[in-house]
Amino acid sequence: MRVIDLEGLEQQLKAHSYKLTRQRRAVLRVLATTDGRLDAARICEDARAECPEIGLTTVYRTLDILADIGALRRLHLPDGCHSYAPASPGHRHHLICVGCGRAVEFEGCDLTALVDSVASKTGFEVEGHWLQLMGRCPECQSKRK
Amino acid sequence: MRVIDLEGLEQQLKAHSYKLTRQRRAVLRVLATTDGRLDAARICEDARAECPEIGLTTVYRTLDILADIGALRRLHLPDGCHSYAPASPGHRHHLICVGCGRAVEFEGCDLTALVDSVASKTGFEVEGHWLQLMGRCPECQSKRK
DNA sequence: CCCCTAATTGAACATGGTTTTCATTTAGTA
DNA sequence: TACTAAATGAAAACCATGTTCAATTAGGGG
Ligand SMILES: [Mn+2]
Ligand SMILES: [Mn+2]
Ligand SMILES: [Zn+2]
Ligand SMILES: [Zn+2]
Repeated sequence: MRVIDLEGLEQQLKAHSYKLTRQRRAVLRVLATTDGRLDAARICEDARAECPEIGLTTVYRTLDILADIGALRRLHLPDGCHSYAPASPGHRHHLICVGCGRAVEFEGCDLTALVDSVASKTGFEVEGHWLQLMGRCPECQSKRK
Repeated sequence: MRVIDLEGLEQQLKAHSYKLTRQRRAVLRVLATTDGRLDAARICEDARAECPEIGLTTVYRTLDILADIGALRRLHLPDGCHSYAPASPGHRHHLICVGCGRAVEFEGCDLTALVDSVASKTGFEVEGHWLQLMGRCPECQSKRK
């Protein structure tokens, strides 16, 4: 299980002058110790291990804040729902395992050629992009045989 | 306004042995004559011009079918909602105007280098990808000044 | 260390998009 | 034209997410 920098996350919250509540700590810990994508309901459920009285409302509010300050990336699932994965700073995307939901970040998407070509063909000004790779993680590959 | 091949769409439905109902015809006509993305409610509203008794339920069912047979692409908006745009056969993606919602298709995404690099770094087997460009269409660019 | 207050919280309720149910209608075939 | 499986629509259910508001609490100032 990957463990990302829990203290770093807490510092980020403080740096943006958000209070460090038990509820937020619990959510942070869940995010810091997962190696998959999680949806809000699952995060809430897991967070209750540390903070039993936390409500879904607070989970959503915390996720919003974390996405705002860039500590979290919202992933878009084919069915339209969201899940969340911790995000390193900078421009990254996620590769998601269709078997188990594990999500890993990658960087180095170079779409400039594609973007330039599309822009000149369509007259659009391209402002951003949205990219996700779907695949199968090593564990899920071996399970298959 | 772009007009895509209405008869072709009807043939596709028949080829998959779906019945050609007045409701489905109405939805097809709406899709065939739009130049933007449309959400289900809007499609229903427009379809009532030709088939006043059509219900939202049927619109959703028809959209599902069309997405299944590849005649339609489901677009995912940043807020989590869906809209739909006609899809040419083959591997394409959409470029969406964040101003007015107009959507245009493009092809020729070449992600092989990126995919190979990510696959070898992570051990994942990459099975597919999901790409959308966001930008501003020519009309919306001039409106801005 | 304790106050104070603005920030935060959670239960209940509201919302909006989508799906399910089920009795009725209809397209396409024989 | 008669038949039947497929398709339909109104209503209700569902589910993720947002809003409200009275009660609680984190954390800076005294
Ligand atoms: Mn990128
Ligand atoms: Mn592609
Ligand atoms: Zn996996
Ligand atoms: Zn536009």
